[in-house]
Formats: sequence, C-alpha cells, structure tokens
Amino acid sequence: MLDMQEKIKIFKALGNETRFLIFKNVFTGGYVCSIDNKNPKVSPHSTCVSTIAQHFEFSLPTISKHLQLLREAGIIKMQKKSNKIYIEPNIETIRELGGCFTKLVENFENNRELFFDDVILK
Amino acid sequence: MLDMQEKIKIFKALGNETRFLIFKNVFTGGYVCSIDNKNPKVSPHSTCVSTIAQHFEFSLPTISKHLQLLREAGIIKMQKKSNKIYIEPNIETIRELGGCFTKLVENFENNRELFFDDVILK
DNA sequence: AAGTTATTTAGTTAAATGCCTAAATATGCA
DNA sequence: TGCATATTTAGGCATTTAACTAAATAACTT
Repeated sequence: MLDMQEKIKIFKALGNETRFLIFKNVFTGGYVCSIDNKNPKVSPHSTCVSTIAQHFEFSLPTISKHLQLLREAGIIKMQKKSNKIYIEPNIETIRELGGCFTKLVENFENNRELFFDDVILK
Repeated sequence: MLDMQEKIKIFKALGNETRFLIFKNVFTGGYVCSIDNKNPKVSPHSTCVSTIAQHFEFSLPTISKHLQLLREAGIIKMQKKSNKIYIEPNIETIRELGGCFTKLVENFENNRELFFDDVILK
C-alpha cells in the first residue's frame, strides 16, 4: 500500500514535462533501444538511458537525473546488464495509484448518497 | 478529456504535502466550515478558506495561494457566497484522471499479452 | 593494458517554489 | 458611513529544482 509520502513523491515526479514524457513512453512502448534493434522481440517496454536521452534536447546527465527521480518514486525499474542500464515500467505502482483514485471516487459517490439520503426522499 | 499539460498541472498541484492534505480532506469531508456548524446538513464536502487555513500552521495568504493552484488544476471548485468562498471537490477531474490510470494499466496488460503471444505458445 | 561506450557524480547557475508580512479589496452589519 | 470579516495581491527572501559542463566510474573490446 502506498503511503502519503510515496504518493506525493509520485505526483512530484510526474509533475514535470520531461519526466511525464519519459513515463508515458516507457509505459506505452514509445522507446526502442538501439541495442535491441537487432533482436526487437525483447520487450516493447525496455530501453536504456542514452536511447531515452536521444528523444530530448537535454544533456545525458539531466536525463539520468530525471530517471533516478522516476525510479525513486517507484515509477520505473532500472536493471544493469553489462555496461548498460535497462529501464522498464513498474506497473505495480501505477496500478496501485490508479486503484487509489478509483476508490476515492467510489467513496465520494457513496458518501454523497448517504449524506443526502433524506434529502432525496423528501 | 484531459490533455498532457492539464495532467501535468494536476500532478504538480498534488506533489506538495500541504496541497495534497487539502485535496485529501476536501474530498473525504475532513473539513467542517465553522459557518456550517449551525446548519451542518449542507454538505460534508464544503468548506471555506479560513477553515482550511486553521488546519495548518501556515499563514492565510499561503493557504489561499495553494487553493488557487488546486483550482487552476481543476481539482477543486471555489464559489463565492456573500463575503466567503466555499471550496468543493471537483470530482469530474479526479474521475477522469483515475480513468487515465485504469486505461494505461489495461493497455499495458493487453500489449504485454499481444507482444508475448508466440512466446507463451512455445 | 589502453581505448571506447554507458552512465553517474560534482559543482555551478538561473528560475521556480513556498513561505512570510503588509496592504488592498470586497462584502456584511450597525 | 464606518468598522468587522474574508480573501487576495504585492513584494521580499530562502530553498529547491532543473539545467549545464567537466570529471569520475564501470564494464566491454581490441
């Protein structure tokens, strides 16, 4: 279960255009790692730092820092293989966060019904 | 439909502890407006700026600024009645955002299945 | 071992954020 | 009209964020 500080960290991470775009592309398979071009059937959801950086005008260290932040927020996973780092979506976190929103909306509707029960009956 | 900039604005708004707490309390009925104490059956989801400010150690202008940001992000609604401003949750925005997460997770699972279809068949 | 590739760390800088106090505005009430 | 209440605006200041370049680290390749 995500606690408040974890949720805030996720929102902070996604509240920046560059990181939001990385998030979007990592989760929808928008990046293809040049290394994986030879063997494209690895995963549509796997890429490496420099491949992501190629999609931006920012320097590599800047993108690297953004990726660290996304990882610390639990949005992506990073796995070192030889001298490259593979980035993958962490679907669990997003599923959980989505569940929080769904639950919030459900509870809200229920509360509203309960609260205005007698008003409706009038 | 929320566009990218609108989503980023929402995440920016919720990526701050004070605003997150306001959001949480506004949506779960955590605030009771002192004015509404006499007539408590107004709504559990309605309050005013100074009531919210009482829950924090920050100054009124600071809370006012946070509320403006939450409103600009479409998270809350503010309605002036006489000389007070009533704050209410904007459930539509949260429902939409929740829907985006749900859809993202669904698409992700579908993609994964599609992509690894032949791998699974082996 | 030396060079190449991939990534991170360190240090600097400009802009944005989040807070404050004081003053302004807007409405209500006597 | 004049005082009280509710909220916002303005201006200032400290901290954080997001970018950069240069240098360091780590692992592969010849």
